[in-house]
Amino acid sequence: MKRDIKKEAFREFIAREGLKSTRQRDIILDFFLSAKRHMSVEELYRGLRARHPGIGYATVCRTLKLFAQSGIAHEIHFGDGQTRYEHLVEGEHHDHLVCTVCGTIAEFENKTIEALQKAVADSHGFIIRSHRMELYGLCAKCAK
Amino acid sequence: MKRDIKKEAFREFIAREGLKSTRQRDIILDFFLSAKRHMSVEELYRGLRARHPGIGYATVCRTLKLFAQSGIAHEIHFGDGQTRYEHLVEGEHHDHLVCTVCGTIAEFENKTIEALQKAVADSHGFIIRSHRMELYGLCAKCAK
DNA sequence: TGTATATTGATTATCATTTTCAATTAGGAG
DNA sequence: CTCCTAATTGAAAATGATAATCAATATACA
Repeated sequence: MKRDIKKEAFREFIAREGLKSTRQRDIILDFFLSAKRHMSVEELYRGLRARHPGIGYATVCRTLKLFAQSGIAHEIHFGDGQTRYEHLVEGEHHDHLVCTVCGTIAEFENKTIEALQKAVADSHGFIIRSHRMELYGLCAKCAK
Repeated sequence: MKRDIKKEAFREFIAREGLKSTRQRDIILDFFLSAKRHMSVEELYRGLRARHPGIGYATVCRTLKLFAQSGIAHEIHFGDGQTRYEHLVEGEHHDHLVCTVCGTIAEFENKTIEALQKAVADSHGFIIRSHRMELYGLCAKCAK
């Protein structure tokens, strides 16, 4: 199960970096992996507080940063001043369709576009390390 | 000349919205249009202060927002916590190659990718209003 | 079990903007 | 040209999200 693979990956990261496994990190990781894909720090914090009132905002921020460092999650910024985190599925990359009306975020992947990005980069002598692509507009529901 | 077209467009916007034309707005617009394409608020402010010490940071921020509203400029966020503005060339869209080492930003445009984006959106029943695409990595210089 | 070190939560700081507000300025009416 | 009202300005304070600080606490290895 993917969830366990990520837990394992994070455990390895913790060990590799000489960090410690803590109750809070376990709780946050569990909640993060069971929640919807794109969560802002604020949403995560609120959700966690419901069951675990003792957890501090700073700890949530720090732990999410660790998830990103460990490779099991990814930071995303949609330009609204909120940092969001999404859990990554092993080496897979996807892009986003962001509805500007209801805020819904859909994902997509397109190998042809990625090949073209590579071609564009090559023509500039540029080496791609990562990319982001977001299409903003109206989702099917809001377009009606 | 493009610069004058934008000045004219901003003048019209000012009139249409019942706003006023001021010395500061003229100075900021001139500097903005003559500066390089992607400027952070901070860079703009510093550059302006060199010649016009009286201009306040708040005024620069406010005026740049007006440029964006009027359509002659566009806000961009690269996820580093700095808002950047670029002047738009009439309806033209372009994407960015961002060097994560030296910070250089190159532009590109690719009609094929845009057509594919449209196709992806269509398949989701999504209507695109705008998009952003950024490729992060090493520019030709830094890759050596 | 002891102990050095990482982690935590609360609080404070930071950083880039935004807002506030009194003083100033623009620009239409007269 | 002069008044007058509303928009604008600059300085300072406020905001909002995240990051750093620090004393208290928890973890993991010897």
